Amino acid sequence: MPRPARTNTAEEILEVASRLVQTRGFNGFSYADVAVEIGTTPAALHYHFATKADLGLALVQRYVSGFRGALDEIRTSLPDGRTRLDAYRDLYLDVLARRRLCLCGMLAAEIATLTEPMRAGIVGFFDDNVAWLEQTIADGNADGSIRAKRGPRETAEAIVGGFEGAMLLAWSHDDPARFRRAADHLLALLTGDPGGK
Amino acid sequence: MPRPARTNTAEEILEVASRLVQTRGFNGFSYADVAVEIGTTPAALHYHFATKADLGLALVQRYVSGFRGALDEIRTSLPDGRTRLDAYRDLYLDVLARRRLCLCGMLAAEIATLTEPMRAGIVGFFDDNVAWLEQTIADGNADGSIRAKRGPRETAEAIVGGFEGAMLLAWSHDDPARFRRAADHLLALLTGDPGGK
DNA sequence: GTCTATAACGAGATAGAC
DNA sequence: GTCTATCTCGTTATAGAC
Repeated sequence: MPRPARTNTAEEILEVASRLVQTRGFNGFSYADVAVEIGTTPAALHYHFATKADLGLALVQRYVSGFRGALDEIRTSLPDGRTRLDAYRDLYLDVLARRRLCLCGMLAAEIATLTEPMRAGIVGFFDDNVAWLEQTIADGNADGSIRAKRGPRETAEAIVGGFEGAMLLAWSHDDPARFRRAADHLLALLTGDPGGK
Repeated sequence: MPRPARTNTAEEILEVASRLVQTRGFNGFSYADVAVEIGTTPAALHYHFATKADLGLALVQRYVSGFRGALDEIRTSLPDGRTRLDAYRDLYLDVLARRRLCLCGMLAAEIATLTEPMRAGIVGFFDDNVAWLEQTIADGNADGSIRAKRGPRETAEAIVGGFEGAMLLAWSHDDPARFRRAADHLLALLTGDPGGK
């Protein structure tokens, strides 16, 4: 048995490739990098994902789908808007704790070099996040856990942008606590939390 | 005269390479891309910048130095803290108007693939921005144009992160107005501007 | 001092074996 | 259906001509 049985090679490839994209960028890794980690050859990978763009699209879809699941879970399990926003912040914090950047944040920077299907997936990720936050903020305004200073849509856009940027800064400084501080600061001000000062 | 006289080839290279990095990332362009634009060969570029890492470091230093000059100009020409923050926002808006991303924001995402001198320059850029903002916010608190909800340092970090993220989102959506909205929203809340609601 | 010719390597991809 | 052997091209870099 020269190699452990591989029941789901495609998923193995996706997991390794996702980490590489989230740390090095789509143009910062090669099939060879993935191959060496899972113990195969670059050429073998082409059976599972014919082109690098195909692999990239699968990565985006997998990430979007995973994030969507986490958002649904937050909505069904947590009672009020403000608590849900903290859980949303924790999703980002978890990514940083694994020493990665948001897959779609990384790809957003490189978007000019990507195929149209990948672009659509990345833009869709942010739109989906904004829509979820918009609803969550509206819910929070209604249940009294939030007093947003501006409209739900504008507040939602500020949160996604603010979180992605805080993540990028924390990532480049290798300091997840920096994200936590900035995210809590933003959430407090955007949602009218009096705890600030 | 097969080719126009070239008085400053190095600067020509830097200008083209900077645009390529700011739109495609450091791992998304090659010497060949630069060479074709300025009408020379990839190999010729190696005389001016021996390695790609050398070119990258020169790009960071040039960008940091240019931004530093703009910050100094804002401080000497504008009277109060709040007005200076608007001018700071306009620096980002100018980059987006030229259909580019912040050079250091782009490189921050790719930082794991870069040399140590480049990394230091990128981290230094953000630290320099935070320090300038910190002073500007302190000035604004003193001159009455700002009522920051939290400490100058924390506010400064939130602005840099918030602006970089808003820029990334506006960039990937190809919509500079989106940055303008988010940036003004953040500035208003962070600096205690009552104009919001 | 500046660029040309060319090397050495790594990238993504293909054809066909099993 | 899955992987091996191989290919072609693009990439960074060097050596040496001018």
